[in-house]
Amino acid sequence: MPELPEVQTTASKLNELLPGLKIIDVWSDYFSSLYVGKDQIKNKKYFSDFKKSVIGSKVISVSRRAKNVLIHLSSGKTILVHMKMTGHLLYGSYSERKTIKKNQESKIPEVWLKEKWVPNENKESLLWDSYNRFIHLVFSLSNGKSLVLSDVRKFAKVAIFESLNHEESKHLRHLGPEPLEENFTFSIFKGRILKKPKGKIKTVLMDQEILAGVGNIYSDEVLFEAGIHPESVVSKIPESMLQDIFKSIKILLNKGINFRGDSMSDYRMPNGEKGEFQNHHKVYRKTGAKCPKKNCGGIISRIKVGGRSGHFCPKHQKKFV
DNA sequence: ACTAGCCCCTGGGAGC
DNA sequence: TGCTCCCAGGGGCTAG
Repeated sequence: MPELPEVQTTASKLNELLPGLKIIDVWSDYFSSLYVGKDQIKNKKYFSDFKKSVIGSKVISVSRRAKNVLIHLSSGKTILVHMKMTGHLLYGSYSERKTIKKNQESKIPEVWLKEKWVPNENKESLLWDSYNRFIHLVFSLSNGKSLVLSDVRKFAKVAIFESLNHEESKHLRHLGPEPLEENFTFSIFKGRILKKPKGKIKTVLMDQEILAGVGNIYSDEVLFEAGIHPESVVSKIPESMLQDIFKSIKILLNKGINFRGDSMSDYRMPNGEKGEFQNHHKVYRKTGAKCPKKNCGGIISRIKVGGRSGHFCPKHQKKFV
């Protein structure tokens, strides 16, 4: 699931590929994930407003805020993409095949990949076969290539709004500070999480209003590294341990970026390749495995924390309640 | 103001 | 092989 490192990897790559290109057409088969300003698109009629507001604009740059990719356009508008659980942005040579397969009821045009980017060995690249039926949004670009949104579960959200006040837009204004910014100091971190003194640390770390960009995978890995039980109550955690959490957040988010994201689930880079952070998990989805901490000997457990599954070592991760 | 739980959605895996 | 059931979980929302 795309968290800060995955979204950063995507945004950085797109910022190398897209600037200067003009959007010449837009196609979608799933309008309810699209927004113009704060309004959700309900049908095809409103989709034409969505198209009109981007067609003809050039991409100026691509950046990231929290788990959102922001595509800044020459028209003064910004396209925001939140990939949620299974979404990811791909860039390449796509074309639309208007014909409908036999026995296929859907009128949706199939969008398929002309180039095979990823060899389809051992079935791993289900989504990257010769045709990708999970593409729900296509921006056709002036160089003949496309930027597309692939999303199995259709949770992703795409919004278009005026860049001028994008920090104030309803999609971004509630977000907490960026943990990788240099001015994000320990005292700021402490101030942020103590806004939820009674909260469980894992839940608070994942709260985007408290801190932007941390999700389930990185919160598990951070708390493992810091040696804190995910259900520890924020106000009961000693200052020195908060320091450890603070340091681990920076280390693990940077590690995720260095491995170009986590492709355990559906996330892919814009060229369709996988990131590698999933090969370096210590606890996430490691239930039943031996704790990788030296001489610990604990067995990784899974519990529900705030409705999410949390993975941790019950032996060395201390619980403060 | 808080939290627990539902909802959106569909592929994958387990069990029978 | 194929059916049913459960699970994955970000974030918006509502009910308590």
